[in-house]
Amino acid sequence: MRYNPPLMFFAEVILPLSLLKTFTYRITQAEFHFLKPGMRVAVPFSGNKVYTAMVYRVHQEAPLLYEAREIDHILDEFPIIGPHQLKHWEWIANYYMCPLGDVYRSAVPATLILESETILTLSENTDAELPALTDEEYLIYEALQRQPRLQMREIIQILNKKSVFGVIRQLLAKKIVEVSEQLNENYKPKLVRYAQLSARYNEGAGLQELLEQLKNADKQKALVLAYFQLANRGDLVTVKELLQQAEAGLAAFKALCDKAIFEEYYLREGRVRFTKQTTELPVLSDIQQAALDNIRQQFNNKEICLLFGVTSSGKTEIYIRLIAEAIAKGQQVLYLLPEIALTTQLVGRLVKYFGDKVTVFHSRYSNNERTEAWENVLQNKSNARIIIGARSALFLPFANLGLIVVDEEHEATFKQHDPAPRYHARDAATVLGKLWNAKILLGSATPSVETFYNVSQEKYGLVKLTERFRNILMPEIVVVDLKKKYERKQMAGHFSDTLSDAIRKTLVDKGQIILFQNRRGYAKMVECETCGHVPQCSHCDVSLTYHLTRNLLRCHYCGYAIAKPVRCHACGSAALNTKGFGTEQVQEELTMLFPQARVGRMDQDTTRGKSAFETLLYDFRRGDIDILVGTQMLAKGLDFENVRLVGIMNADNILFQPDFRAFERGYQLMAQVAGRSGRAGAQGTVIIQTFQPSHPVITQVAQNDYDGMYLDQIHEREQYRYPPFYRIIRLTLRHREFDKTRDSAVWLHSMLAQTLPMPVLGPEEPLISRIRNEYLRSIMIKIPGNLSLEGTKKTIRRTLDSFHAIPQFRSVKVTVNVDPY
DNA sequence: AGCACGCCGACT
DNA sequence: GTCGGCGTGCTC
Repeated sequence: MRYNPPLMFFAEVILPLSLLKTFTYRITQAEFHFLKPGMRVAVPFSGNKVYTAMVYRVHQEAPLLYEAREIDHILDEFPIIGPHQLKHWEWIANYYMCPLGDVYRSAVPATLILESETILTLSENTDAELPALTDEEYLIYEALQRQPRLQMREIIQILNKKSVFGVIRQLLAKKIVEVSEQLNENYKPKLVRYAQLSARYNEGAGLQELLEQLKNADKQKALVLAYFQLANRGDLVTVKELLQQAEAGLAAFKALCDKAIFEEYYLREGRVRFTKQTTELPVLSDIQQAALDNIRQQFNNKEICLLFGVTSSGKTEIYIRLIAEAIAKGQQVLYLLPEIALTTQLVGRLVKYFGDKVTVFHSRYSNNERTEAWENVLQNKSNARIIIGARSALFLPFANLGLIVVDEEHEATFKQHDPAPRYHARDAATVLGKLWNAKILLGSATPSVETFYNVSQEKYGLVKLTERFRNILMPEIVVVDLKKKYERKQMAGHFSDTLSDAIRKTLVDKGQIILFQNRRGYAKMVECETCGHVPQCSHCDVSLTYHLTRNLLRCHYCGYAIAKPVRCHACGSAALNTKGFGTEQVQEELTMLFPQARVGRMDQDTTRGKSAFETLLYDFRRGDIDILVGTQMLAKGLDFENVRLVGIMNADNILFQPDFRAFERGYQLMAQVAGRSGRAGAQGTVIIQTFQPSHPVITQVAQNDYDGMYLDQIHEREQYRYPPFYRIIRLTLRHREFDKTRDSAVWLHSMLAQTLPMPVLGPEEPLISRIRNEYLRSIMIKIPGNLSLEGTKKTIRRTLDSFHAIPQFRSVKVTVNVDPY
């Protein structure tokens, strides 16, 4: 007789923790048949703590090395993410080198990942004589007399110290208290009360009889009449609107319920609700129509298409038509935007056409709102056919995704940098789209070099819109040579006479003005005040940054450093300036130069509040602000009717950032800002102030020469080994001790450099070399296109394992950032 | 992420 | 002598 092992059933789950492994739990046979990947289960993990785990797969292979614990209970009746999502999670975890648990945690709204809380209760048998208690023990005992349950944080509060565990252990030993774990359901769907007229009064005789019956009760009669008015819309009637319509109080309604004339009932309600579609789809111009047809054609043999349309070329109308087509097929559409700031305007336009089919999803929404959006998408409800959102919307549990639009695809904010998963939403979206066999449309007036490269390799289709919509002229671009202006003393503060004259004239004509001043971060460069020269790294084609502490100019990429020059290398002048200037100074100078002008400022400082951003934009659009001064926030697809003049205060500090993409970004930024000028009516003007009027990027912006910029950049990328020819992985090491950080970085770098047949740069001290008392070092790996990414990652992972096996390096934290740009 | 185990300083 | 600090290791 062969030995038949007993039938055993297991669920392999993902925990919402940064753990590299999945974990396996015992389940019953019934659970085995019920559970599907994508369902949540509550599982005990490490002691009594209970976590909400995600089922990864169910199987019957008993683990050999440990005894699996049993799951606590099942939380879902149906999967809350489908097989495509799970695959997508796997791709993200694998490609961006992070644990699945991190993906799980950032993908699923927090309210759906319940965590258990330790609860303290009095023991059953406390009637027995109370043993001697210390003061602290007595405090807790006393508190439990007043309330039946205490949470851990309440105990911490009562005792006013953070380690309360010892006290609790004593109380447990004395059998005074018991501890248990409790899962807290945080998500409370809002219930809306509806009114329903009893069926027998619905019409004719019944209604007559009813009105007769209520002839002495005006309010109640009014309620019945109001009900008919509202019900006529063909929509359900909420109690709230019924009372409003009838101008009656709740008492009158209650009275009618008591008489069984009305019934009340509750429905779960989405908090964000748009009204029905109101407007016919936009009529396209011939050029737009041709572009639309062209996109459809591209989609016949390519999944991804770039819509490359200059600013104001009417890309949105084309999106709307494609969205309408997908919706008509019963598909869902994901519309990704780089930033929430953009949504208000866009949501308005989409709601105009698609009404209540639109759901907005972004991180500023409350957890409850996000959870509702999640459920609506999961159930493919009609109010969640079009999802507009920033990068996290990518993780919604689509049921039938047919189209993804990535608007402003070149925007850097699509990349998530800080908590893992460090994914790029545009790239992750293309993967998601392929899983669904959906079409992906990337839109931009200034495509990223990577995307345009993919077009040139014929991986992506390309459709161009080269003319502005409704014959709006491209703005006139004026380049002002700051060097000459300073020499001729034609400057007032940071304003050249050209710019201030233009501002004065625009103010007289009642036009609005946008002034752009880039003050990005802390990177300081040395700039020659005479010629505007900024020292560059000889290896990396980026500007060197100035380090005050050691008086060095360093390359933030490869670590190359030189002593701070005394004289400008280009012209010999000793007037070297390390200070940048920001939006605040621009605003100050404006009030001096144009005391009568109303000036608004938009940057991180002035838009910190929740609605500050929108208020500012609203004021500007309404004409309450004449001049808006701002940072790159201003470049992001905002449309203003009356902007006649755009001034770029200093193009050089846009172009000379310590970043291999500085020129690309500079072009994009300036072209986008320029695009804010000149809408309906007159041609707009853009004034670019620069020390380097003949810099190729300035010329390219002035001539609207994207192709020129692209060709220059793609050539440099190839030469200096940057994407798309090389992929970059950046490792960042963190530790509280300077020496340990430095030594471990040296060790890791040399290990990687020995094993990997490719450039491994560093270890380099980042710009901010110490964050929250931790020293930082970074290592950059450049993977050539012809070498296996998969294999390289495996080697990196293995090297990191051996790194952490070294006792003195164990406490050094390493983060991995794939495509850190 | 917690939480226990384990080894060195300032106190009853 | 001890309480308690946080370094280190593990959780199915």
